[in-house]
Amino acid sequence: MPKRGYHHGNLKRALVEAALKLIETKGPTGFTLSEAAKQAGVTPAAVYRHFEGREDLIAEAARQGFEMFADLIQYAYDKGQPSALAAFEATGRAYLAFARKHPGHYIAMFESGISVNRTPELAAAAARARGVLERAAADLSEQIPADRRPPASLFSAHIWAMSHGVVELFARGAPGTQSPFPPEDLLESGIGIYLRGLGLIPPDT
Amino acid sequence: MPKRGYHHGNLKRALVEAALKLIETKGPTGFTLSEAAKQAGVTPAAVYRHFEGREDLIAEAARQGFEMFADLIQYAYDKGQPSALAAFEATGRAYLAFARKHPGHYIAMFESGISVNRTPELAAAAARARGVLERAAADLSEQIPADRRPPASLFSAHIWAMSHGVVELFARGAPGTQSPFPPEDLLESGIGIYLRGLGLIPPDT
DNA sequence: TGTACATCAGTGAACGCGCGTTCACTGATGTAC
DNA sequence: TGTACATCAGTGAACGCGCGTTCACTGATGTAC
Repeated sequence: MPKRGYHHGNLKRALVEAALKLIETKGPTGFTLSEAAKQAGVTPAAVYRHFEGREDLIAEAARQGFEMFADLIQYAYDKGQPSALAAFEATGRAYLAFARKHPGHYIAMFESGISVNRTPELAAAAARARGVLERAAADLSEQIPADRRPPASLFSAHIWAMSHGVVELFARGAPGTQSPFPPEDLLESGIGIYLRGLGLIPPDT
Repeated sequence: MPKRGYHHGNLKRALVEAALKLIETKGPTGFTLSEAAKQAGVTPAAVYRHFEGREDLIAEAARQGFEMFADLIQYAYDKGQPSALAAFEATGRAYLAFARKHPGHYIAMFESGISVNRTPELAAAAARARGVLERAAADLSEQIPADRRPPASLFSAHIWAMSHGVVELFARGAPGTQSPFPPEDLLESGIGIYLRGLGLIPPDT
């Protein structure tokens, strides 16, 4: 990354990237505006040309995360079609893959303590992500007889909760709970059992 | 809480309590040793008579959390006996109740970023908690034919992940994801479907 | 019961640090004519 | 093409702040005789 004189060129992007790296390595606590500026080769004051402050920078990182997340989930779901079941399982794998490949984003989104309602843009991105998950759940649950079909939002909340739990507890070193199983297997088997419980997978497979 | 002169009486306890309240209200980031000391009516330096430093204080809070947690889970499990199923469901409810009633402890345990291996005492307490959960899973899974029975540690990891996910995503205001369902119902229905998937609950109930 | 002394549990001042933020500034770039 | 000027995107110095931690100290308590 060649420094090119007085003007940086694309400082905003560089700052978000630096923030993501810092959040990833030091946690949301360890992230400081000053260090992000330093890593981008710039004075802390320069940050204020592009962001309102520290929190705003984190919010932007989270926003980008939700956008990527929604895109990835959507893509995985589409690719798994026309089988709703296969599509759904691809979605689950995509969830974990995202958390793994973009830990900075994931932490900014879920662990940084910033409210999703901090900015309209962030709220919109988060809502879109939730929407994609819910639609996947709704599609799949149509295969359940209507009288025994749980609400799609309940269904997707279950899956989301399990996915997030696996990420937090077993995909990071977090509580020293080094997993006895690879997180991917853990999540896949968990979702499999759950879907069987819904009657979406034959019981004796 | 009457201040009684030069000596505090039970400063260690008071500091942990202050820390818990601060962690609960301001998050693990917002917690500072200095303010905990202030809330306990004491100079920051006094903290060092009882703890090695800031991190050590958080670790002690987490340790107490794991001890309480293990006790509560164990108690709920015992109380649900002799029906392994009822006992297991009581355990799930106890999980959520703990997170709800002791948010400071819960955060210190899972969100403060301190390693469970920081001190032997903390590691032991965490291991005990995990052990209790695993035993509950093992007991219950004995009702599954041996050839289709998943390892107890896998089983309990699934339940733990879903419970933790529900707490993080829906039981707190965290990602603005205000839940469409009460967390208790969400978790109970999720575990219900999962157990059905394992064949532990008849499919058409 | 009284006294000397050791130990314990606090104080308070001081430290160096890095933080987020502000401000007046200036160098670089773009545009109108 | 050249020049004047507005705008943009950075600097760098300064700020006040609260932090965690250390240190020599001292008041309170407990114990031995």
